Amino acid sequence: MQIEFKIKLNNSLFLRDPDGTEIGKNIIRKSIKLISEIGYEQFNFKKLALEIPTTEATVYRYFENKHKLLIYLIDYYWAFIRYQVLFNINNLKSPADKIRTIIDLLVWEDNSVTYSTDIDQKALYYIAITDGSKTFLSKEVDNLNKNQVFVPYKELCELIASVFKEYNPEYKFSNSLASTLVEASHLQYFFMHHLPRLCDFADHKDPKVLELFLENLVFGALDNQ
Amino acid sequence: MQIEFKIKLNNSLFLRDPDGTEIGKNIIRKSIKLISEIGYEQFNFKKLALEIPTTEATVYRYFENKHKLLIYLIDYYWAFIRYQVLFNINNLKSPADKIRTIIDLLVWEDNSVTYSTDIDQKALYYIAITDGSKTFLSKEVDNLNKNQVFVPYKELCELIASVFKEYNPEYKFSNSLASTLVEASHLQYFFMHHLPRLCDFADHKDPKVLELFLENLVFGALDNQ
DNA sequence: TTTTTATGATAGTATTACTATTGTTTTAAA
DNA sequence: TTTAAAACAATAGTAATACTATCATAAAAA
Repeated sequence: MQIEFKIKLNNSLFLRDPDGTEIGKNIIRKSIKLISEIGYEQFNFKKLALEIPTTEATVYRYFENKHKLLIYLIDYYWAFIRYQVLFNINNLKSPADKIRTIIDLLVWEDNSVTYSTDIDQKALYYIAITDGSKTFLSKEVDNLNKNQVFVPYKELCELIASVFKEYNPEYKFSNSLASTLVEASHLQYFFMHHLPRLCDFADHKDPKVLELFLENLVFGALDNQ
Repeated sequence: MQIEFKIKLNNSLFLRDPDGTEIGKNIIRKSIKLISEIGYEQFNFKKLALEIPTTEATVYRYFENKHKLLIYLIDYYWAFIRYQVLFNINNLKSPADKIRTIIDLLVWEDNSVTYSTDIDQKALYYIAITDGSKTFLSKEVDNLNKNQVFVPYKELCELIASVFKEYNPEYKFSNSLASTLVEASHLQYFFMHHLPRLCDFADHKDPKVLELFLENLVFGALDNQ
């Protein structure tokens, strides 16, 4: 089955909508490729233009700077995950099953379903892990936030928090637990591959064990109060 | 009571030991001041030299680049927190009390004990929150890790994990729970002040409520298995 | 068919992230 | 006490980054 998937992102992120033109789509596609290959710090618009290929000036007509482009990619990522969550918990009755499904979707496995977007989902997942938090961890955060650029992330967390509330209406920290779950799913995956002493999954590097940890964490918190 | 506190950090982080000279100590002091004021991205060695005051060239004789300097600061921070944890859980019998003490030390409160180092502890805490994860979230991570630069962070997590093991020897994810706790303590504090919809502490911005969340999270996980 | 818009090609600027050199001061060893 | 070594200031310079500006051309819309 091929599912069409379109997201409209906050237009304060770009000068020209990259989704409207072929060259714009290439900026997105190739920036995902390049950032996942060389890392966000080494990435710049000159290298991107070379890769597309186009000119640096053209890239600057779409995005003010590489930070805005990164936020665009990460927003897309969160919106996409949220879509998958909505789609997959839709027909589930039990909140516990919904939670397990959410955790399964948050952690990449090589048999993960990919959709017919022209975007390299796995590369984008790696960027989200390594660079996602850089979108907001800066002095710019309050200004960016005024422009609503973190809405996709918030909406995903809200959705997850609402499932937590469904599971246990008495639980007082649904939002914090949701953002902690989302962040931990990324960070523990990163640790599993790069800083194994900070986690307990180094031996087999099995995402399923990471999921077990997260399930224990979430249900432990929700059942504890 | 005034407690003297000295830490020797990994010498692959610097070219000349900043702890050995007055100008070196100023590099540390003033970089903490500057980074906490203008943010890591806007910070550079030219501005730092101006602040000290010294020349840019002199700063480069101590640190290769600003990323290494950041790691130095963050390593110092983790070593310092670990020292505080060791000191404060030393005379506690109950593992549960130790855990509550650890969580209390991880979350900044304005009545937090500060030590007679010449370092602005609160400014360093803010840098650790906003920039701490930038030390390892890059393509450089594996090379840096080979040089042992993340040891202070690992040692803190190991210490915390050992307390978890003491509390519940059956628990399988002590390391992951430790790193998740440490990261969540920072991130939820950041959300409390900048992205309130991602947490549940926005109303009163009370660190004590954040501590409650973390305690529930940790004991929930540890009691669940 | 004319006008608008997007892109390519090119050039240029300010800032960043360094490296190199040389003379002077401070510190340490002889 | 003298001498040598190390540290620092002052200055200059380079390569890369992060943009901005201009103008010609091609494609699309009116």
